Amino acid sequence: MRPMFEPLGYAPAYWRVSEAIRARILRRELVEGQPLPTETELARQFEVNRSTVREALRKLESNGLLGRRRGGKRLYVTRPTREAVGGGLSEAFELHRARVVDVWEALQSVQPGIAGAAALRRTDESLAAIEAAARRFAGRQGEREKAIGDVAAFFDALGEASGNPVFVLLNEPLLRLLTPSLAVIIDRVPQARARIESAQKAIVDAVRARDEAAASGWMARHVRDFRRGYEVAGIPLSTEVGDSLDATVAGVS
Amino acid sequence: MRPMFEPLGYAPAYWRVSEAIRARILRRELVEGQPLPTETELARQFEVNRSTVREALRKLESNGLLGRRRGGKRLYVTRPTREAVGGGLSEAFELHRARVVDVWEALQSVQPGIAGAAALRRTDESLAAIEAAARRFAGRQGEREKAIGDVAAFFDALGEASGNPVFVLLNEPLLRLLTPSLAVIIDRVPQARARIESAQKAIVDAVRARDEAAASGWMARHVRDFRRGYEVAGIPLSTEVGDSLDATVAGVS
DNA sequence: ACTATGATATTGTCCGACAATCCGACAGGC
DNA sequence: GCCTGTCGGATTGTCGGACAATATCATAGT
Repeated sequence: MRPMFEPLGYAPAYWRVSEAIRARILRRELVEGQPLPTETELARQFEVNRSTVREALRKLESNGLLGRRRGGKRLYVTRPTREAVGGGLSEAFELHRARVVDVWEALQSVQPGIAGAAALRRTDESLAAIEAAARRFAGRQGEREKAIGDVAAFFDALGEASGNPVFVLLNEPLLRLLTPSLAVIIDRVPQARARIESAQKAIVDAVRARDEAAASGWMARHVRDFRRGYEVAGIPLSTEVGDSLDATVAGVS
Repeated sequence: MRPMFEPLGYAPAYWRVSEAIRARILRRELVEGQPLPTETELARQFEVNRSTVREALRKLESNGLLGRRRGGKRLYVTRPTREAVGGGLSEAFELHRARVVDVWEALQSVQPGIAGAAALRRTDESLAAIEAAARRFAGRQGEREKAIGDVAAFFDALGEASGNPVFVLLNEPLLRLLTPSLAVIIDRVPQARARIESAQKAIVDAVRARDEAAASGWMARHVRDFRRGYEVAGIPLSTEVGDSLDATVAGVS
């Protein structure tokens, strides 16, 4: 029989408390940087026990809506940082068994748009940040880990330059998942560094010239090149991100 | 002065407990659907109090790594659902003051790629789901809310058809933010429904024919059309998503 | 095979307690 | 004036125990 009634929604107190606070934050009644009342005070106001309040706070804390100053004790209203968002999202990708080819495909879709937007709207400062990242990468000798960080910083700087917070937040988790495989590519493909360097150079030039089409086009080529990198490095495209690449690569080396 | 020492990292017990469980889940030692031990048992194993365990569980719960069956009591290992991921992400976009133009730009970047991938890899079932969504939308008379749901379902079905979990997860938050402004467009732009309908038709045809370029191209046009919709409907592109559109639109009507 | 029943286990919530430590004020020495 | 040491109060992190509500599961009944 078709159900006649919805089940009575029962919401535990800790859930309702966390929703109440969340709603106030989203409605901007609690603004970033503002300290939250103490746990005891919240318990008094909501008329629940402090333990219940604490459970609610933990939920908001892990969503990145609440945070604390370094070494601090009290909680402050914050907005989810790139890192918090990126962490959660890349975790989700892993659990959904995304493969490197899936991440690559998403990058191929997103990055040209970011580069194009960056070319359109870059400021002198944001351009300088992009150039700095490219220069740092070009200057590296060895230092695999740092070189990878530079590549990520390059993409990040482009995201910032796009002036689009959506791009900034989407960028982070994709880059995070790219990182491990990038390490393998740099180790195993001798010409990888040179190719990345020249691609970055072309993109930087296009962004500097505010040439949207060129920036977008070069970025598309750059990302396509990554795929070749996977193939040359012997990373199966169907490898799941989050799987340790050591294993799959060990078999090839 | 340049700091000489790293701050001593102190991690509260509830944090370490939640990280321990999270790590086991990511390492797939705890697999989806598996029930978690009871709180008392976890407290015994970690040698902490049950309250501490509960705080840790709330964190994982809000990350979507743990969930419970409808009306159930025990917690099960789950993977973050589209809704959970999308909710958190769109929340983050709002708090970062993303504007409709930002979301639109991201859609313009992502959706053609999704449509292209869907054309390449669609199965008969996933094609059927896309067609069904398009058909439902075309059949609507009035019923604004449901029509909007159909539009979202259309995009969602394309994401599924792409077979790329990254696309699926990225799609959700963008659509969620699109929804309110779409409602305004449908209300205020008479020809909107017809335009959407014909765009969907073209995309469906391209996906059915497995024509990647056509699917991608029509989708690009479709998304570009949304921007025109904003302008005709009198929605300022700089409106922040999450702001109630009633206010901004009221001033225009 | 399905349903009703009841014992048991588990969660949600509360209370009270205490140690650690962060915070701000305040005093003293260079 | 600025840095350092001290101190009391406020706040968090953690603990133990308690109890009602109810989900779960095995059992008995039809």
